[in-house]
Amino acid sequence: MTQKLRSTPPGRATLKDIARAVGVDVSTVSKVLNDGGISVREQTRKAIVDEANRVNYRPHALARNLRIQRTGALGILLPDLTNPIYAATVRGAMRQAEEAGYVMLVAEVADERTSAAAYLRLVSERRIDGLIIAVTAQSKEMIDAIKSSPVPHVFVNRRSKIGRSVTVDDQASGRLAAKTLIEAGHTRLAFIGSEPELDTSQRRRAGFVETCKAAGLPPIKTVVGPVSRRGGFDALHRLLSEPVRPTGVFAFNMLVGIGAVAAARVRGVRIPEDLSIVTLDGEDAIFTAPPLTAIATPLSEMGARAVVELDAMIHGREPQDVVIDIPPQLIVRESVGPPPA
Amino acid sequence: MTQKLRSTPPGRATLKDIARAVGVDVSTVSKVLNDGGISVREQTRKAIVDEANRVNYRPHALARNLRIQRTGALGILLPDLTNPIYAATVRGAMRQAEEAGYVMLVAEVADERTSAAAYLRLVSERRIDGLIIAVTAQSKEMIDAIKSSPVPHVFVNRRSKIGRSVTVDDQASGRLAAKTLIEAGHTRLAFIGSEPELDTSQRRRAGFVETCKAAGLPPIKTVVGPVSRRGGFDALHRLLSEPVRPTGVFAFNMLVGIGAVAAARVRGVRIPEDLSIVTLDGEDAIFTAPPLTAIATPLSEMGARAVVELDAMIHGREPQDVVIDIPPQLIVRESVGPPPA
DNA sequence: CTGAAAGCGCTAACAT
DNA sequence: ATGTTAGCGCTTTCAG
Repeated sequence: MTQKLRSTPPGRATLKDIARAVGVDVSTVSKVLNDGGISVREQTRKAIVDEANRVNYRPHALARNLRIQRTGALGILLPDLTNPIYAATVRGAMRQAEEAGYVMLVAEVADERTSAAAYLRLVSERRIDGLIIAVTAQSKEMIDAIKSSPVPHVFVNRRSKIGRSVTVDDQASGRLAAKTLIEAGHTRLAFIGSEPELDTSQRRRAGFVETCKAAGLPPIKTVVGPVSRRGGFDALHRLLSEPVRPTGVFAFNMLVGIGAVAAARVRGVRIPEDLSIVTLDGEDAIFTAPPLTAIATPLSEMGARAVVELDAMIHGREPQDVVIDIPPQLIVRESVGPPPA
Repeated sequence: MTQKLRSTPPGRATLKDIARAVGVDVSTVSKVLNDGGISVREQTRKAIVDEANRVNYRPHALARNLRIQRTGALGILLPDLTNPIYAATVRGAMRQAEEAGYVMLVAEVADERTSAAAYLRLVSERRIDGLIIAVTAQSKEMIDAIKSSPVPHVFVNRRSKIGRSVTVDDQASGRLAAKTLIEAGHTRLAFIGSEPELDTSQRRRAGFVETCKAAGLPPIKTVVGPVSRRGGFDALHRLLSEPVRPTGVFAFNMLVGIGAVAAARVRGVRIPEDLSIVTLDGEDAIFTAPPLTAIATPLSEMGARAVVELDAMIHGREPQDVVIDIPPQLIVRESVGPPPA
C-alpha cells in the first residue's frame, strides 16, 4: 500500500499524458492543475490530481510561459561578482526572487558596451519579465537600449534619470562616519571615494561634508580613484604624501578601507594611533589589522527590495524610487581612536 | 539617406510581421534568418533581411526554444556567492557560457534541502539545458534528484560518484605548499582544512602530507573546521594552543588564510618571524598584514571548462572527468620565512 | 461540468 | 525557390 512517489522522473509527463490516462481532455487537466479545479466534478478532479502526482507532473515552463506571455525569470546586470558588495546585493535579490517565484538570470558585464549587449540579449529575446540594473548606465548606447525597453527595470544602489531605483541612505552613512571621527577628537579629515560617475560616492561625501561643516571643521580633502582594494591602497598613499596629513579618513567602502589599511602598514603608519579609519562594513572588514570600525549598510535588503519593486511593476503598479529605511549602524572595532598629539 | 536604425524597439516584431511586410510565408523568413537563406532567391533574401533589420527583429526565445526543445540556458548551483572562490568560478563559467551562446541561471543554495528544491525547480520545469553543480551533494534526497535527472550535469571543484567533474590539481597544490615551507627550513608543519565532506581539502592535505613524508618530516598536525575566515581564525587559535606549536602552516584556502593571519595578530604571533603561512591565492590575499604567500589556482578556468564540458554533453558527447592541467603557481609575498631559532 | 478549437512564435518536413 | 502543414506543451475562450 506504499505509494510509490517519484516513480517517474519529474518533468517528463505532459498534460496530454495525464489526460489520456484519466480519460479526459487536456483542457480539463489544465484547469484542475491551475485553478484547483473549481467547477470540476470532485471525482474527476481527484483522478487528475492523483495521476499528476503519480507521474510526478511538472509544467513545462517554456510552453506555459509562451502561452501566458511571461517568463518567470528576472535578470540582473552587475559589474563584478567577486566584489562582495555586489555579491551581498545579489544574494538578497535572489532570495526574494525565489520567494516571489522567479528564477534569476545573472549577467556580469565588464563595461557599458558589454552591458548593452547583455541587456539586449536578455530583454529583446524576451527571456525575462524584469531587470535589476546594478551597473552604471551612462553611455548613449546603454541609455537608449534601456529607454526603449518594454520590460520593467529598477536600478539598485544607483540613482538614474531613466528609471526608478532602490538605494540606501548614503548621506546618513556619510554623516555617521563624520560624527564618529569628530567625536573621537579629529579635526583634519579626508574622504577616499570614486570618480563622479558613482552617485553613491557623491552622496556619502555630501553627508560627510555636511557634518564636518556643521562642526566647524576646515574643508576636507577628497581623493578619488577606483573603488577597489588597490584603489584604496593607492589613495591612502597619496593622502599620506600631502604636506599636511589628515588624522581621520572615511573610506568609501570596505574594499577601499582594506586597501587603505594595507597602505598604512606599508608606510609604517599605525592604526589607530597615527590614523583613524572608518569605512562601510562587510565580512572582510573584521579580519584586517586592526579590524575596521565600519558602518553596516543593508545591502541584501536593498537587493530584496529591488525584487519586490520589480515584481510590483510587473504586475502593473506605478514604480517609485525607494530608499531603504534601515538606518546605517556603526560597528565599533579598532580602527578609530583619538588623534595623535 | 541615413538609415534609421533602432526605429522599433527590439524584440517586438515577429516572423509573421516580416512575412506580411515582404509578402512571403513565415517559413521562408525563418529559413532566411536561420540558415542564412541557402536556396532562397537573392532578391527575396535581401528583402527579408532588410525588413528584419528595419524592424529590429529578435527571435522570441521562448517560442523558438519550445520548438527546438532546448532552452539556451545553463544553471549553476552554488553555496555562497559572497565567497570569492565561488565568485571566481562563476565568473569563468559565465564568460564561457556567453561565448557558447547560453544565458546563466544561478541559484545560491544554503543547504542540501534547498539545493534539492532549486534543482528540481530548474530541471523539472525544463528551464535549463545543463547544470553546473558547485555544491556538495550527499543527501539521499539530492543524490536521487540528480541521478534521475534527464539533464546533463557536471560537478565543479568537487568529485562525485554521481557525475563527471571538473577540478584542479589539488594534490599538486598541497605538494607545492609543503615544498615551499620545507625549503624555507620548516620541520614542524600543520594543515588547516575542512571536515571530510570537502574532497578538495582531502586532496590538498594528501599532497601536503606526501611531500612532508618524502622529506622525512614527522607527521603533520591537521585541524579541521569551517573553511571560512572565521574558521581559519578559530583553527589557528587551536593550533597555537597545542603543547608543541607548528612553525609552518598550510591553510586550505584564502579565506582560511586570512582568518589565520588575524588570529596570529591577536595572539601576538608575528608572521613570518614566528610563524609561516602559505595558502591558496586570491585578490584578498594581497592586502593582509603581511601579504600572503599563496598558490594560484585556475578557478575561473575551471568554471569555463565546466561549461565547455557541459556544452559537449548537451551535444551528445560522452562525458569525462577533467582536471585542469594548469599547474598551481606559487606567488611569493611575505608570509613565509625561515623558522624561528 | 467537460470538450473542442484556437493560438502563443517558431521550425522542419514535405509538397509544389 | 517558396508555401503548406503540423506541432512543441500549454492556456483560454466558447460551445455543448
